[in-house]
Amino acid sequence: MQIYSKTCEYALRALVYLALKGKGVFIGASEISEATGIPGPYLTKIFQNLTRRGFLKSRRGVSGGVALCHQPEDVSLIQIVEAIDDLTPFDECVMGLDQCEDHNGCPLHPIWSNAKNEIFLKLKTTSLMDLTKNSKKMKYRRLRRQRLLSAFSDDA
Amino acid sequence: MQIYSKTCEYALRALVYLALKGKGVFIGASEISEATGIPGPYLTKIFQNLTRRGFLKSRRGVSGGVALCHQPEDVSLIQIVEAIDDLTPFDECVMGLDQCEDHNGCPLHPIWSNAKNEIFLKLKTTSLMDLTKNSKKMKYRRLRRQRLLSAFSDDA
DNA sequence: TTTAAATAGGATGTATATATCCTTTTTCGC
DNA sequence: GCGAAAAAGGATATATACATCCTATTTAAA
Repeated sequence: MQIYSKTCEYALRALVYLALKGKGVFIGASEISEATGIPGPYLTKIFQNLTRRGFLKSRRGVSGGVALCHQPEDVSLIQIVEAIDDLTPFDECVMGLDQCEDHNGCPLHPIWSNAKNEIFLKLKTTSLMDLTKNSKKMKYRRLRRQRLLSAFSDDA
Repeated sequence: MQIYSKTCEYALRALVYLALKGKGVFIGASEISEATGIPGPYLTKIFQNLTRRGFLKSRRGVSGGVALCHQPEDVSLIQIVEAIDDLTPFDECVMGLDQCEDHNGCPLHPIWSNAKNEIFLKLKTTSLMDLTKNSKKMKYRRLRRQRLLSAFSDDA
């Protein structure tokens, strides 16, 4: 039971971190990896993707990094989810029915259809800025049994 | 965006087919595979699992097959989903927050929490019998470019 | 008792998502 | 210009879900 992929969750976490810094502020991937608990090499891949898709701009070299292209309030979550995940199977019947319409769907159709619509609307109306609201002092889950590093720790 | 795994969807489709036949009626895996479009070898694995977990009884040999152990109205969907999928990450925050409670969750927490509760309740209160209601003349999605067989067709 | 049909169970193959590594290119500071 | 820092990009590794294959065992019927 999930809304979006783990990769997409990572993207959101990283973008929220950048949103807290503000549009156009360049931050290194290693800092973001440390702060958010996202595996560094994987994060750089996600950044490449987000850069190609116009969410981020990147700068190489010393004091390089990535920065938001837009104001956090101008980026909706649905834009990010659509860019990372494939939402085409979004409308497939959970029972695997070839046809499952509103008027004659499977027993799970109405409730799942409703839930999806609500979530979809929420993703459309929630911006990166909104996501930063409750995220001032976040602690993220870590992979495996790693230590829970506090953001900005320098003990790499 | 999904409720349960593809394996679980297969299990439900197969169990609905058996529910239409009634409790205790043995049906061969090949017939069920034909009728539901579930890959045969994979279906037998799912049946082994469902048998071990007490949903089905199996009979080997000529005119063998699997049969429901219980009346279709006595089996809830949540029982099946819990048996097939791992629902432990069910409560993990979609933003990856270590703590994400009702009183102080991430912005997506309320809506996702709600949706999950509704779906969970529906799965609890819907039985195999209920699932058969709209499933008399089902056509299921097929893998790859197979023919779209109508359910219960005898043109194996 | 033999044979065919069917599930059980183990092993293996494939696809995709997740994660890492290495080399190249760019950029800054000296 | 040189060296270090950092992202880009390609290749590879790992985990899991999905799917198939082969052999053994069981069963019913001829």
